[in-house]
Amino acid sequence: MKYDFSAIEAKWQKFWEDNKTFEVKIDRSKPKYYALVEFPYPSGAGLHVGHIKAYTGLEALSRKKRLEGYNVLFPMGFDAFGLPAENYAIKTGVHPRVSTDRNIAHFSEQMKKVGYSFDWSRVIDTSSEEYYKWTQWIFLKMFENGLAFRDTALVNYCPSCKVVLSNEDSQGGKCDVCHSDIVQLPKEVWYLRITAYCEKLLEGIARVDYPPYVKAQQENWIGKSTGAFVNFELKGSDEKLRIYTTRPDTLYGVTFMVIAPEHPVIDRSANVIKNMSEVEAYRAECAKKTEFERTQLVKDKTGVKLEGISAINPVNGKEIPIYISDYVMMGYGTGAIMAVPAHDQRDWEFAKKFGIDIIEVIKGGDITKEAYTGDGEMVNSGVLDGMTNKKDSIEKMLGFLEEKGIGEKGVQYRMKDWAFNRQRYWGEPIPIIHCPHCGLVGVPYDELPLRLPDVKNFEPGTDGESPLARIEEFVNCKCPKCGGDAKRETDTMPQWAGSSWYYLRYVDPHNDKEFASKEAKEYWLPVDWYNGGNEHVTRHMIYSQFWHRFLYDIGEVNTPEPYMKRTCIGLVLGPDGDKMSKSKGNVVDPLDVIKVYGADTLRTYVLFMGDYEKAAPWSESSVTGCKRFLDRVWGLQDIVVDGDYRPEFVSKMHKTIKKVTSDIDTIKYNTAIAALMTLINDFTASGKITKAELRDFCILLYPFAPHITEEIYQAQGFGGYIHDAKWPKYDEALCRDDEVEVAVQVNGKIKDKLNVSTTAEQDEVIEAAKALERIKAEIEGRQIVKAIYVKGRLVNIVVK
RNA sequence: GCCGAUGUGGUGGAAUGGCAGACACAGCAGACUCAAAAUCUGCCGCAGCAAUGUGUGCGGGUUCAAGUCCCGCCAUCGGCACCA
Repeated sequence: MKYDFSAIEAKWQKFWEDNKTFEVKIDRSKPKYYALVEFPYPSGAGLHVGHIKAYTGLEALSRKKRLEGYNVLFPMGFDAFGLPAENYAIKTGVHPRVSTDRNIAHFSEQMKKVGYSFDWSRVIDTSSEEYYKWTQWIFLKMFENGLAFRDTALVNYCPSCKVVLSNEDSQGGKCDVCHSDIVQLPKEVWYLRITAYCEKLLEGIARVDYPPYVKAQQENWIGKSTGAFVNFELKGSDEKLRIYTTRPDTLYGVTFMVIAPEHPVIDRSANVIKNMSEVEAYRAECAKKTEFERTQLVKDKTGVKLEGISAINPVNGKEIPIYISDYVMMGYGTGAIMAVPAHDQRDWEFAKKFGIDIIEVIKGGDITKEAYTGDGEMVNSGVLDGMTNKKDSIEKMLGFLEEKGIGEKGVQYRMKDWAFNRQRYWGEPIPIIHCPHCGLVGVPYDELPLRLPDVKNFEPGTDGESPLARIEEFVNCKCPKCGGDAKRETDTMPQWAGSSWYYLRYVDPHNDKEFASKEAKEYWLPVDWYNGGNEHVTRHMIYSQFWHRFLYDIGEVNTPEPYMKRTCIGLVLGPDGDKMSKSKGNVVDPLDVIKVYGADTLRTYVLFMGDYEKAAPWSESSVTGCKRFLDRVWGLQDIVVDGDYRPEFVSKMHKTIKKVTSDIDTIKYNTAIAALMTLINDFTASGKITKAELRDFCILLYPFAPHITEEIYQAQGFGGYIHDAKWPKYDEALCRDDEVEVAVQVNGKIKDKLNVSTTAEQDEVIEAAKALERIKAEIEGRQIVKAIYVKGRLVNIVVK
């Protein structure tokens, strides 16, 4: 009989759906397992093979865990708010609700064709009222706790999309959505105070099981540095200039100071600065540059000396000049630095250009050529002279600063607060009312959700306002506190809001009283394993780690961390080895693969194609290889005979069970499948397979290829369904063969092979090795220094 | 510049310090076929007719034994970056 994958796959997909096979409930008799994959943005393009690879990994794990007796929550949903749906609406007039629903239906159908064992009763849509009600609820909780606030700041603004973007969405000075250049505008915007959680986030990262590069990336993003704040007195003004430095040990080498062009001390000292017009001209020039441009001009330092004021170095009383320069940013530290040209390359370049003194305080380099940033003996440094250990010098200086009251230890973070509003339509309305008397007032909880009103025109306003601002019935409202006339906030939340807590909603998705019941949260949380794309490690993940930790702090969740373990998939590249993209025309459509080869082949291939965490190009011929493998699996039914494991297959079976079991747990899907291929090669070579061998072989293959194995399991009458079967157990003792071939080396070079019993003792094996003709010839007339036997592996005879 | 990862056949990739290249793709040869496809069998790192030699980015080291551990480089990829 031919392997009719289309019929088999349709049959079992219908069976699983009709019987709600993968719907789960709280069941305290079983251990729970929460496997989570990143939910997709339901774009018009449909599922991509990258999605398939991402979902199939934990899909295999989930199927296996169920057979091992776990109660597995493996949900799916849609991250449905966002700009593409809105831009599509602007272009075509189709309401985002309509296109989003259509796309969700399309994605769902595609996923069902792959045969995923998602619990479809728990599907969530972040753009649905039942869902965003709780996104708004969490926002209000943050507002109540002072973590959501408004501030005027220079914002990253995309002139093309007409939105304010977070730093995360404007990396490299380009808009993440349309890649236009970002400009900086002052605007009053909403922020979430993620910086209040820097320390807690760092603590959390230390606790969880993420790959080292993920932890490094997150830590880098938070960017903690330790150092000192030091106050410099100003001559010619009552002001003190406060700086942050990581190198307080070099304080004696300070020969000038630099402040950011926007630093407020400039305006406060305007009356004593003699060259204010020159200063203003420089400031105007800087304001024209984007932050991106400012950070690009690495070599050529510019700046203006502030005439009329100067600073006093607090450790030696020397008078030093103050400059403004755009290499100092207002957004980091205090916006002012102490410059140590001898030991900081940027300061050195500035000093060279402006003819400022360069004083060496650490010996070891040639400061006439470049700044010396290495270690060495301290000189010209008062209390520090003679010290050679950087750490000790810093400690000593910190003590000195504190004793004299001129500075103290300090910590800085690179991460900035999260700009949280967008002037667009297709997002969660921010549930805040602007009251002329009461200020900012939260929409009362019992009025949630604050519904996104219907609009006809999705174009953003020319002045950077949301389309919601044009809807008077929405904007005009009464203040919930004083009852007076008030106006609603018309901005919406950014794309990242809904995904910051979606894994929490899955545990109790239909609850209309709370975002999830206490019982469900306590049973299912935390997520045991979260798999997704590398690109989400800094934005989405840090955001959701922040939201989760906040919910933990207010007693809404029972674990401090949302995700216990994280893995990242490697990209699926096009057949040409380039990143798949429409413009290159190298995109592979998973549905095409299913049509020609079947879902089981597609699933097996995406896990077999290489190291799961590394990028690998798509190879049509390798897909064929996986199809051939499943054809051969199907063909096993022609050679099946009654019986238990044959003696010569006992250790092969046990070894394979062991390998597949551990490889699925450690994301080595490729070697698990390879082990099954090896085993089937052995069955074929032996000309038959017993019922017991076939049954267990099918169970081992089931996580990867569930349809074909369900079918064989049923056709062979193994009893019940494979999705209810027990995962086979292996016996360590039976994983060993009775006899093994060991390599025989002389001085580490392989000279011969020898068959020995696994139980043979060292002396016995070494004697047998020496007796081999080839070995005899090698050791003839030489002195045996030593002989080593590594059990079941090799013998090494060392001769002189 | 800083942080992290990776470097193995023609290709994707295997290898608790213990026989490098499992498994698969491609390739070659053969069987079946009028023929082709499919399928099956065998071969398949490099050099060499062979014996053999050589081989995991490069240079050292530790060890009876190194792809694996240590030291120093090089290259590629990813993240951050005038961050004080």
